[in-house]
Amino acid sequence: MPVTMREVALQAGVSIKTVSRVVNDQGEISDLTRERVLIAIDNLGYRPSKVARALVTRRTDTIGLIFGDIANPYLSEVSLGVLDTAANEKFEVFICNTGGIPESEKRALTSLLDHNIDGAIIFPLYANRIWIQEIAQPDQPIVLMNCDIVPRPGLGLIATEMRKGARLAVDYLAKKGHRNIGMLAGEVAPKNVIQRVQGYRDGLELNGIKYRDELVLNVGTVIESGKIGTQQLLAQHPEISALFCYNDLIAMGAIEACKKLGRRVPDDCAIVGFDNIRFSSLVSPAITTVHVDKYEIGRQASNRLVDMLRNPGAIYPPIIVDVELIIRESA
Amino acid sequence: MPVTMREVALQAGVSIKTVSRVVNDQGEISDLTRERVLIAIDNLGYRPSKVARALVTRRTDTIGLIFGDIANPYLSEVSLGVLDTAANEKFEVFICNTGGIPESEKRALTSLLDHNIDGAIIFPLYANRIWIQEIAQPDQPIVLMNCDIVPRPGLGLIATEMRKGARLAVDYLAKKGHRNIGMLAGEVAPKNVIQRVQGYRDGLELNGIKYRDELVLNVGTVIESGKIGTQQLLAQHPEISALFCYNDLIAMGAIEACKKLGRRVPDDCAIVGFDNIRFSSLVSPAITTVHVDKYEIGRQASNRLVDMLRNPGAIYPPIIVDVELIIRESA
DNA sequence: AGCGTTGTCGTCAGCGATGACGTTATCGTT
DNA sequence: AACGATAACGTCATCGCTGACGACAACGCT
Repeated sequence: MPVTMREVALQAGVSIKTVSRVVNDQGEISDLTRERVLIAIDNLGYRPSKVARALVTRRTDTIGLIFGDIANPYLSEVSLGVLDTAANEKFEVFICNTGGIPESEKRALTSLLDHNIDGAIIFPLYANRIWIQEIAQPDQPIVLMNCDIVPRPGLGLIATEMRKGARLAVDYLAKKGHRNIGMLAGEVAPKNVIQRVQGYRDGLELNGIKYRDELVLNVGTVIESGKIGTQQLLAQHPEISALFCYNDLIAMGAIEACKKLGRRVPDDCAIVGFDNIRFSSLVSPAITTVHVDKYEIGRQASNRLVDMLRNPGAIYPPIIVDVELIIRESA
Repeated sequence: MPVTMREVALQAGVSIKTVSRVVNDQGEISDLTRERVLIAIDNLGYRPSKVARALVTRRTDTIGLIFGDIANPYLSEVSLGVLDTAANEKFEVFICNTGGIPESEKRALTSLLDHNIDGAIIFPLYANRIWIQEIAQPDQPIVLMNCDIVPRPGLGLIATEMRKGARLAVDYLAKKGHRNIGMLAGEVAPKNVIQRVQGYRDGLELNGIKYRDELVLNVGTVIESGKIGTQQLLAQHPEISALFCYNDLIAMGAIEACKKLGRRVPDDCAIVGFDNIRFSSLVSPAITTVHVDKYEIGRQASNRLVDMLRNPGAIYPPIIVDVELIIRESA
């Protein structure tokens, strides 16, 4: 049903190949012929099929972006960085949301790749090198964010100083006199969670506080998880006077829970978040948190991917983005 | 470089067509042959090329979702509804972000369609029937959200009672005694803005208040726009005692601005938002707003698109989603 | 024995485009 | 006048896969 090159060629009275040349601006074409073809294209409303083209060129000028939760403002901001940069470089971006399901993370990459996208940026929850290599061809570069996989050709890395950030936060709480510091830690498996827990331990150790496993609770990563997690943790360990949260959403949930429990924040329970999403300065109390330059992470990831696309085979060192503690009202 | 059917066929000692039959589970195949093919597929790590398949079948089991701002929680929640429902129906979803650029809205749909996606859901800012028909073939169904285009085969509609919502909000403010009610109204052109302005006028009229054009300010749709818009509007019209905002993000900006200007909310300036995003109950003061069931909108849109896909040529009536005023602290 | 049926495959063309290479006319050069 | 270079096209095979159709053996039935 769609208009094909054949029809354009017919109407313009030239060969299909000539139409292709005009469309792709390649080879030598006389002005007259070009004009005729252009008119035919316009008349018929012809649009080249990217699918057919992709079949032979193996390029689509489209990249994929895969992450776990579109409703997470942290990821939105990262995405903004990716999108702006990609648009500048004339790449289309297709976004896939995995909903945090490991299975789905794999499916998303597969699907994108099977659609012949040129490369992908993944904010992995469960991705590991093994299955990425299984799915992606060496000439399909992948950039991983917040992940400690060793770089190799076709694999790019953008990491955040998450461990340091967690240490800064916990150290701050400890210096304020808190000795019983709980942590609401997101899921169990993902590397970014593990790193933040590591930083939490670093912070405790730095202040001579013994790490207690039972003060770390793995909940989800959304507001509700923070709410439920806080209720649970404070019920089991009322001695907790401060909470370090995996992210600001959890911190918001924690604040809600404290309000409900009659615990004043920060006096009865100090709360520190992570990411510094836009909303964390607006809630009450404003959240003390670890700032991450999310847009920059996206920008770097996108740039790196484009570099890899233009420069196949090259191997790039990881990019590491720094963090900073922002003190507000909640701790 | 990727493994093709040919290689699988070679290794299994059968024809390409037979491999195709196994992969697609069609036709009669003996168990023995199927087994051999399956083993070859597994050995070689073969994955069918969706591109090649799409070229001939014109189906990819993938739909597109197009909207303006991935960082807008309203859209995230709608997306969640779309994604869950589509996943249930075994459709992959590719999301495109237009950044609110009219040009880009067109490009996104074109790109998706040229990749042979089966259909698309658009949260249009500038889309109109003309160019949608120009771009989409009749057999590529499109569902439009919050848009007043007349339904026709291939075009589905999900609308929200936006005008009513705005009326409810403004009526509430007027009944509280406010006579100088300003509006921060997002962009100029989009239909959803126009409808909310209409509702704003309805609300005024209902209470015998004259509409004044200069009290309506077109700003952007993000927090910063609300901040700037409020400063500007209150500077020019200090008599304003209440602000109706196009969405909750703007309302948040308005609250920030009021704090900065030393205006107490709601005493010195009442503020009502729209959408009831999750964060609006968390900020301080909690935002009085018009509740919209965002997830449901996404769910309905996705369902409708799937229906249209399975039922080509049918014509569906628009779905209209109701709204509700939620009273909190800001007004 | 002859014939239709059914189960299992294979052949061939074509989806819409592009890359590699071939062809033709024209022109300048020695 | 003969020849190579160049501009401006055209031909053909191919990308990986599927639909339409055909082939052939085994089987049952009259």
